[in-house]
Amino acid sequence: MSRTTTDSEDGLLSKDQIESPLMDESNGGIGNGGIVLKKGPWTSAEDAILVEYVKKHGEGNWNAVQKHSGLFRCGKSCRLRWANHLRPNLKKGAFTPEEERLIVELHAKMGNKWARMAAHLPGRTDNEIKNYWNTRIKRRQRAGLPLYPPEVCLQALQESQQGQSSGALNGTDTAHHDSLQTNSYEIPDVVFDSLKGNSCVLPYVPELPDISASGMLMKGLGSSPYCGFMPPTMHRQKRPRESTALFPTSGGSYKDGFPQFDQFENDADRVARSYGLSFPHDPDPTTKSPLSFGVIQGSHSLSNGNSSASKPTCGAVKLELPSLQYPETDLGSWSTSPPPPLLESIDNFIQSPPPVGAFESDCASPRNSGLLDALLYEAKTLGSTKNHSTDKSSNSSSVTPGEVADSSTLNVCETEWEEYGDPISPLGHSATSLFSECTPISASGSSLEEVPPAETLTGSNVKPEPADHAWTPEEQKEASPPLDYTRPDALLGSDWLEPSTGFKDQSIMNDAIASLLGEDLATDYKHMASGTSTSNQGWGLGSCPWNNMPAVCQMTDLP
DNA sequence: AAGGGCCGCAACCGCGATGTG
DNA sequence: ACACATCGCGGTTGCGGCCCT
Repeated sequence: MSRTTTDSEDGLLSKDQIESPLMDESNGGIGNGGIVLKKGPWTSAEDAILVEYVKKHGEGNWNAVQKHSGLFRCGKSCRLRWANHLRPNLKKGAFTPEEERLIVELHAKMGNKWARMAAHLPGRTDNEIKNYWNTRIKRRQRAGLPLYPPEVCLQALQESQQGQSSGALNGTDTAHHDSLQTNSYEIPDVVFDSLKGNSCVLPYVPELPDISASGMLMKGLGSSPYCGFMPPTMHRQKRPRESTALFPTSGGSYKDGFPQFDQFENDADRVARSYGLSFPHDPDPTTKSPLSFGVIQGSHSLSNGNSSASKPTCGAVKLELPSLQYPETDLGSWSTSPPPPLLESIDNFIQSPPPVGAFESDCASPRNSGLLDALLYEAKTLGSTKNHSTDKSSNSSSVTPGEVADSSTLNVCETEWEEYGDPISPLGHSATSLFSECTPISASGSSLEEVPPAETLTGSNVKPEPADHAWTPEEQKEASPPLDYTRPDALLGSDWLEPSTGFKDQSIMNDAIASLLGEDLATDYKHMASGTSTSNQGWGLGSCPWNNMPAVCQMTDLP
């Protein structure tokens, strides 16, 4: 879709272009010195000039291009054209499945850091990745699917855990500049940024200007459509097709198209256990909520996950097939059932687990977002629970203790979501929507039906992607574990919170928060938390070691 | 076959960061 | 220390093509 080729037909300049190949009076702007700088699509002639110029003078000093080459383009435009289209070693064509997977993984850790993501994808530009992601988001918005495959969440968790345990924060990994670059400050940065301005205990942060994913949420995901799993703007023509693709029913249930917990249960279990706050109280493995819990916890430490050298695996093989036209991109779907008739490779991809060590992260960004955004949001939500944990916790007491540890975090979140309702959210989006980014579809496959929070809480009229499969009570019973972890309200049954003492296992929570904060701050945090654990006072703003962290700081401040 | 609408891509825009005098 | 220039990044927009009715 090159406008250059459109304009010039691969070098065959139009008459106008021949006469004035570099100027287009109708599409220009006043540049330096009154020179009319051309805007819009580049022509082959312009490309040639730019290439020639770069060959002679090298990259940089782009403003000089216009001055010395006769190219009526601003330096900015030249740089962009060169970087995105003309520079050598650019990989053209659709993203390979491997690249797609990498992008998702990277985004889960970096958020909208396209340039950094591009660094992991040789030959790919940030613009390319950005466009890809945006279209992917839109697609998933329409489909009402979580942005991140559960495997990505799990992997992120694993990597972060590994990163922590390997002492990456101490700079033991010197192989990756990003790690070194960000280790020392990224966590606070992220936390501070995300929490900035949140000077009081609120379930939502008034502004998250620096976290790109927040913006993303605000603009796209954050809209009720996303939260509602089905935007009202969904083109009616598209619904059936995408519904079919994304919620295949050929297998009889969502289980065919979506991951089931038991499939990654092992990983989640392992990760959770290794994490130290796994499901120690859960005697019943079937009640694990690896994803929901793991996401949260793992996300908390995501930004610490600079465990190893960057080793982009982008040995991506160039595929000429458009990324959305892979007939069969069975990357090993997370379902054991035959791959659904996906129409879009990304959807295929989303169902495929990332390869172990597909890339090693430097991903923790000082502006980390993506999953981290979600976790921060959840942390904030967690922090707000203190205000009304009593009722909820008492309500939760009906649930068996074994389910507590798994779902506690979610419980709290859900509690908040129910309490506050999404309309309050300054993010303009449902907390559940955020959650849905990282939370897999229910093992029971009924989450789409059971995820009313977005719909109910936001008050939007959006409806979930039409579910082709009606669940019978028998199926529900059979498919669903005793506790439906994908449904936050189902996780309310928690005695994690005890009215009298706050978190039932506060040390666990403290560890989780410490993980989030990273080693740099973990010590301080634990210290502070331990100091408050007995008093159940939590940190006031004044005592919080870090300004503007009330949401986190006061997580321990429970009645 | 035609029209409308959506999708995907390329390019632009605005802003912050960085470098330099 | 300040101003200016340049660079880089992320978000947004416009347009052509495709798909569906």
